[in-house]
Amino acid sequence: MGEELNERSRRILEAIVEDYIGTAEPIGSRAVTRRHQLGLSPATVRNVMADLEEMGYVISPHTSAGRVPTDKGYRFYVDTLLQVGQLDPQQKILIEQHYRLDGLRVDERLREAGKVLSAISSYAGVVMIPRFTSTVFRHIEFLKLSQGKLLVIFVSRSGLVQNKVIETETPISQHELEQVSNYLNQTLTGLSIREIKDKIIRDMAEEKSTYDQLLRRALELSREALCEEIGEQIFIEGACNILEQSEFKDLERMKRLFRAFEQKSLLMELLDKSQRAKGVQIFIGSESEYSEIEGCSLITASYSSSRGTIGTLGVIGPSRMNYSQVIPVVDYTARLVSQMLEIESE
Amino acid sequence: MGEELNERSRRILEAIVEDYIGTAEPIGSRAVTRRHQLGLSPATVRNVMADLEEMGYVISPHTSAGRVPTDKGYRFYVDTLLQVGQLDPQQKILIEQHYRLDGLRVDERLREAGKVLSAISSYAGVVMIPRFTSTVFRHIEFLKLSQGKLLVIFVSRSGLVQNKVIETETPISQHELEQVSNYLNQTLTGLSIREIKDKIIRDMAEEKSTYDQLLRRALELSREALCEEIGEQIFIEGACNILEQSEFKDLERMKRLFRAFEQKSLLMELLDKSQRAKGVQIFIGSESEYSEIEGCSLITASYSSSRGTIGTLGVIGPSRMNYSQVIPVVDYTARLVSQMLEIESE
DNA sequence: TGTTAGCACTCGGCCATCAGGAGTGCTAAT
DNA sequence: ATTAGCACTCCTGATGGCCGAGTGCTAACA
Repeated sequence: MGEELNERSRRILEAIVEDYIGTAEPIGSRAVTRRHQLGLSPATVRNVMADLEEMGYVISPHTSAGRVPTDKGYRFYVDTLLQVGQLDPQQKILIEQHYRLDGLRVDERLREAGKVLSAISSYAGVVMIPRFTSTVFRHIEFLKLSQGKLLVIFVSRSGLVQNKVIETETPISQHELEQVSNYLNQTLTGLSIREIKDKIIRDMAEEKSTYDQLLRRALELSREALCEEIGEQIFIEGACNILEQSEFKDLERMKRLFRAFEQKSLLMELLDKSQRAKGVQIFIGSESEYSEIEGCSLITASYSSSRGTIGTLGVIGPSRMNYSQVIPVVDYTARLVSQMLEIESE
Repeated sequence: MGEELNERSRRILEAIVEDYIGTAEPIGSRAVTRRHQLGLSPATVRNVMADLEEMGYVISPHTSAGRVPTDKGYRFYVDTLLQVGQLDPQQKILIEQHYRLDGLRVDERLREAGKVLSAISSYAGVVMIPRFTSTVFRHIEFLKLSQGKLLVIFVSRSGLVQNKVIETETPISQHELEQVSNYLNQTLTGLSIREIKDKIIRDMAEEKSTYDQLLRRALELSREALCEEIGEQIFIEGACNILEQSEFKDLERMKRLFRAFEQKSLLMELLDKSQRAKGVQIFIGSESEYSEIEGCSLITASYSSSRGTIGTLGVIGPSRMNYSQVIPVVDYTARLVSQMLEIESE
C-alpha cells in the first residue's frame, strides 16, 4: 500500500486515465500499448495493471474487461500526473467574448458565467452568489409592508441587490424608516458586512447609555437586517449537458444527481468548503461521503474582490472529466468574474 | 369525422383514458370490460375501439396491443368527459399548511408555491413571476454604479423587488438621483406600471415647454427604468419528479424536455398565452406546434391582485396526467397565491 | 340489426442458446 | 525482468422459439 508508484506504473496509469476519459470504455492492456509508445508488451502492461488494481488505482468491471480508474486513480492523476497548461489564447478570446455583458445585473452576469462555463466545458456550470457576509455595504433601504413587517433592500458595492423581510414589534412610520435608512447609509458605506456586524455589537453596548431614539432604532433594525445571513444562492446552468455523458445512461444515477441539483444544499456545502481555499479545487466522486454525486467531479475556483474572496464558481461533470481542459477554464473564468465585479464597483 | 360520439363510445373512451392514466399501459378490450361495468362484451368494446381509432381518439402502438389515447383523445376527455370536483377539504388543508410562510420574500413565496405544486401533483411545478407591466408601483430607487451606469431598484406594491441596470449619457450626481427618486416616489405611488407608462408619455409631451431640470431628469430616467420590460422570470420546481414517470424511460425524450426547461422561453410563451385567459387552462401535448414538450401537458391558472391578473402558475407533466386531481390543485393554488400577495400589499 | 362467442392471427417480450471477441492470468521460454 | 502463448472468462449481440395479450373477422344469436 505505502508503495510508491514507479515511473512505469505512473505512465501506464496516466495512459489508462487519459484513454478512459477519451473513450468512456474500459482500457485493456493492448489498447495501452497500441495508443502509447511505452516500449512494452501487453503482457508486461498486464502485470503492472494487476499491481495497480491491487493498490486500488484501477478496477476492472468484470473478469475479461479492461481497467477503469477508481476515484483514487483519478486523484493520483490530478495531483501528480496531470500538468495543466495555460489556457490557449484562442480559447481565452472565445471566453472573453461571452463577457461583453453591458447593461446586465450582477446576478445576471454571474448566471451568464455559469452558462459560459457549461457551454465551454460541456458539463454543468455552477456559480455561487457572493455570500452576504463577504460583501461590502453600499446602500440599504427599509420599506414598510403589512403589520409589523418590513422589507429591507440591501445593495452591495458591486451592485448586487438582495432583499429580505424582517419583523418588528414596535410600530414605526415610513418617515422614521427613511431617517434610519439615511443614517445607516451615511455611517456604513464602504464597510464590509463583517465589520458592520462587529460595529453594531459595539455600538449597542455603548448605546445603552444614550437615549437617542433614532440611533437606537437604527441599530435595532440594522441588526435584524444585516446580522442574519441571507440564504445563499446558487445557479446551476447547463445541467442537461451532462445528460449527454455516457455514464448517465443509467437512469437511476441520473435521477439521484438531478435531485441533488434541485436540493442545492449539497453543492452549497461543497462550494462553501472550496470557498475557503485558494486556487482551483477539485473534488472527485464520493471522496467526501456525498453519495449523491457518486461518479461526479467538481472543479471550483473562488472569485474575489479587492476585499477578499466573495464567491465560488465551477464545473460539475462525471469523474471521467477532461481535467486538463476544464481546470484552466474554471481558473480563468474566476479571474474574469473577479475583474468584472471589481470594475462594476468602481 | 364529424360524427358525434354516442354515449357508449364516450364511456369507453373515458375508461381507456382513465385506465391508461392509472397504468401507463395500453388498454385492451378485456381490461375495459373487467374494470368497468358497462354490460358489454369484449368483442363489442373492440368494435367501438376500432371506431375510436378510426376517428383518431386512440391509437394502438402495434397490432396486438391495447389502445392508448391520442392528444385528441385527451382533449375530448378533459373538455367533455371530465368533471372536476371540488378539492377535498383534507387536501385543501394540506396545501394551506405549506403556506405558513412568514418572513419570506415574495419571490421565495412564489418559488415555494411551485414546490408545493410539484410535491402535491408529483409532476413539475412552474410559476411565472408577476409581469413587470402588470405590477403596481410602490417604490423606486436609483444608485450610481460605474461611469454612466445606474442601478435602478423597483419595488412593487406586493413587495416584489426587481432591479436593472440602465445607462445614461449625461452624468448625474447621487444627490440629484435622490431627488429624482423622491419625486417619483411621491407622484407615482399606487399607479400601475401600465398607467405610469402612459403618464410618462403624456408628461414628456408637456414638459417640452417647461424647463424644470429635475422634472426633466426624472422623466427621462423613469422612462428608461420603467418603460422597458424586465426580462420575465420563471421558476420550475421539482422537475425531477417527472423523471419518475414511465414515459421518460426514453432518454432522448427526457433530454429534449430538460432542454426546454433550461431554455424557459418556450414555457414562457405558453404561460404568457394562458395569462390572458381566465380560469384553468390546459395545454395538451404538441397541440400548439411545440415539439419539445411532445407527450406533455401543462395545466395553468393565473393569479391576480385586485388590479387584475399579474402572473401564472401551473403544473407540467406527461399527457397521461391525473387531470381530475391536478386541475383543482392548480386552481386552488392560484387563489391562495392571489390572496397571499393581496394581504402582503395591504 | 346490434351484440356476442369463437377462432385464427399477429406481435412484443422473455428466455435460452450460441458464436465471436476482447481481455485476462498463468506458465514457460527468453 | 520481460514476453509469447494459451486456456479461460465473460460480455455482447444475434437467433429462434415460446407464451400471452390482444386484435379483427365471421358466424351465430336475440
